[in-house]
Amino acid sequence: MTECAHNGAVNIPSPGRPRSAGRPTLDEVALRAGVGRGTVSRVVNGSPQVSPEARAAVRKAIDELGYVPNRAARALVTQRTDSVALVVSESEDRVFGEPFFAGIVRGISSALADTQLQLWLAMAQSPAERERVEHHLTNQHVDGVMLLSLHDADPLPQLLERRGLPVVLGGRPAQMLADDERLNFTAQLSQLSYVDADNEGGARIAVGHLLDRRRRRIAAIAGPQDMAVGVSRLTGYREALERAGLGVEERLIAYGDFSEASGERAVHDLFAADPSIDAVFAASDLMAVGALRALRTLGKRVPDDVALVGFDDVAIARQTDPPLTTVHQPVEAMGREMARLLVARIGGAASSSVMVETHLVRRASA
Amino acid sequence: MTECAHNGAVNIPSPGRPRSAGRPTLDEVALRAGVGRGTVSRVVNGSPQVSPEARAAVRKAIDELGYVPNRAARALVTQRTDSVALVVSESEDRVFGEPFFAGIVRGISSALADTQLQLWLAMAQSPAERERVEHHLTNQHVDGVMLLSLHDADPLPQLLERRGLPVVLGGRPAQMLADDERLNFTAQLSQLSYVDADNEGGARIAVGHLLDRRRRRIAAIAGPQDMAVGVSRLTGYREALERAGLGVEERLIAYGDFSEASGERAVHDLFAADPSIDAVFAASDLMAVGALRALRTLGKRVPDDVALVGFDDVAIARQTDPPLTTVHQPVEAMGREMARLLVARIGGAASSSVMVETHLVRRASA
DNA sequence: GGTTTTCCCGCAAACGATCGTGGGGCTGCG
DNA sequence: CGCAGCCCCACGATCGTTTGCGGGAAAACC
Repeated sequence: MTECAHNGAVNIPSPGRPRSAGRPTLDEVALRAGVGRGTVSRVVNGSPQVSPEARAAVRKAIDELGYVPNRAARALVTQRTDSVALVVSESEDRVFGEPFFAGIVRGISSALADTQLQLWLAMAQSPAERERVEHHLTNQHVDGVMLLSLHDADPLPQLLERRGLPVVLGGRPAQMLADDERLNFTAQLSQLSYVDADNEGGARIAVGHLLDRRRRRIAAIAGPQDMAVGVSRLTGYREALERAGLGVEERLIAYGDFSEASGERAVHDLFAADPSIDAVFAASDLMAVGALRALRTLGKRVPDDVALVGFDDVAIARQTDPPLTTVHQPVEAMGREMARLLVARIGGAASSSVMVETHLVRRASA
Repeated sequence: MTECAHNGAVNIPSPGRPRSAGRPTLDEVALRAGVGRGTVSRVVNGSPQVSPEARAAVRKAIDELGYVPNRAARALVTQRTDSVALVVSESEDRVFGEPFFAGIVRGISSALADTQLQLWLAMAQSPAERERVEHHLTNQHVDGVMLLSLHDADPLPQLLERRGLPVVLGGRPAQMLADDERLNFTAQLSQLSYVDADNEGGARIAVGHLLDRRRRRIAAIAGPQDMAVGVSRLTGYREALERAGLGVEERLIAYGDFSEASGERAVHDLFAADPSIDAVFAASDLMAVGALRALRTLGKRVPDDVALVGFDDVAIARQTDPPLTTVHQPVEAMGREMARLLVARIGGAASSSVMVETHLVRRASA
């Protein structure tokens, strides 16, 4: 009842007797094996500095007691968790719906396969989710983070880096494309690691292909302009036209959100504004599929009346009617590169970035 | 250069001066705010037992220093991590390809929205991945686990429960359907929480519907028999036929893996074995879609020559030609229930299970 | 056989939080 | 003016590891 009795009973475990309650700890194992805590730790971590007999005794004690090391305690001293996070700023539907994410994850997994690192995937779209993820990330819950699908001037990467967490971006941050007025800011940005496909080049090639096919009224279905990938594919479209000496007409540009439905809508809008269109460049295959459907509704033959080029080279692009000419980006390789960069940064390497090439896949739609 | 100098510089911080290296700790904040560690902790955790002035001073010190609490240290003493895991024993392609998983995740997220709990998703198919996940799970990396898509007699759930980790299963463990000879084992199993749809009932309804339509040569495309969901849907098919006084012909049963391709193959096999088939029950919509394609190839009209019923009511079922009659299972609700059960168990509640209802969605294919 | 080297291994100090206990200062009442 | 009561807050033990240091025993060398 008194504090002393209480303290005596609970706070000071009698040294000779292992506590049976709860999961076993290092020194219960040590006690049973007749060695010190340090030795058990060394056995668990595979240090060579321990005699065969001691090792055997410890191993025996470990599985008699069913001992499992406590990650929190270990992380506290080693400052590592042996796990990394992939955070996607999109809704579940989009993450699971678009094949892009599957490819990235596959690439990351394969690169992480021969590592101790465990990959944890989180989706964070709503502000509440984002804040929660941020809280879990800012402290030592993972050793590094890969960020996918950033919108606008998302402050998350800089925030995390400032906290000392290695960050690798999938797709370059939108701000890096914007005006360089805030030098200070962009200087900070250039410290960030990212992996990106050559979206601008890919779009140039796609539109160039349409130009080669003698198309002159080339419309674009652009992606969201708050993401770098949306902006640079549109830039590539503009550049290709300008290099060919053609002007860019704003009414030949419609904006979608990479979804099939938005591609369908865009085509209707485009043709309502200008029926003379003879080619369409869609900034994603999903939008191209929607466009295809809309074109059929409008009675346009593809590619005879209207040629169509997509972007991404997702699996369904092969199965549309007609099969879709599109720009291939090596998604899985991008995932692998992201993981590779992150592992390097966790290992102390300086931040660096990777740009992967894109190329045209010629099928029947153009 | 020498080890001593090194130790002296790094290991023994001079007590009066806050270390500027690394991230700030609780007592650096305390020092700067002129209060004790405990007070800072109370402010961070929102305890009311602290005066407004002290609170203000602490807050000021916190954001001047950019203090962020260390999760590992906190977890070590609280025994909580405020995060839960969803582990799926499937390949990335399947997880991202099948709409089922998206629905489950959506349900879980929505149930977790008003919680502190952060959801982390992991995929573990290969033995190496499984072992790694197991290691990360077995101690204090998460407060609870949801397991999806278990195959065979997977020992993982029992293992985790034995380690004291709350586990909730999506779909009931395959063994619970098997013979009850190993009572000991099944007794242990019944301790597990799970959420499952009434797959048997759903299959009975589906086949019953075909019988109502005067079909008598009803074939089945079954799912993998190492998963409970595969077994029970087949059981439902058998029961429906038996209740109608019809025998079950084994050659009218083909086995797939829930994928579109396997459904296509199955139909070819079935019709090769018995051309008199006038209806097909597919244990998943994806397989039904494959079946649809195969039937078209064979020149069979649906539903006139062959009626078809699927299972799952995925989104594409609405858009096939003809639209697919199928059995609806409330996937999102299942996810919500899983999360709800897990939260309850983490809160100390006893293990319990939930069965959700299925119902037929009549469209044009039957 | 003595001395040096080589191994092992126990000891104890961190790591950075939480939380119970007790003390000090202020208020209020007699 | 004195004492009881109540807030606040400082203190320190504790969670379960890792890891450097040093000691002691065995082995190797002359």
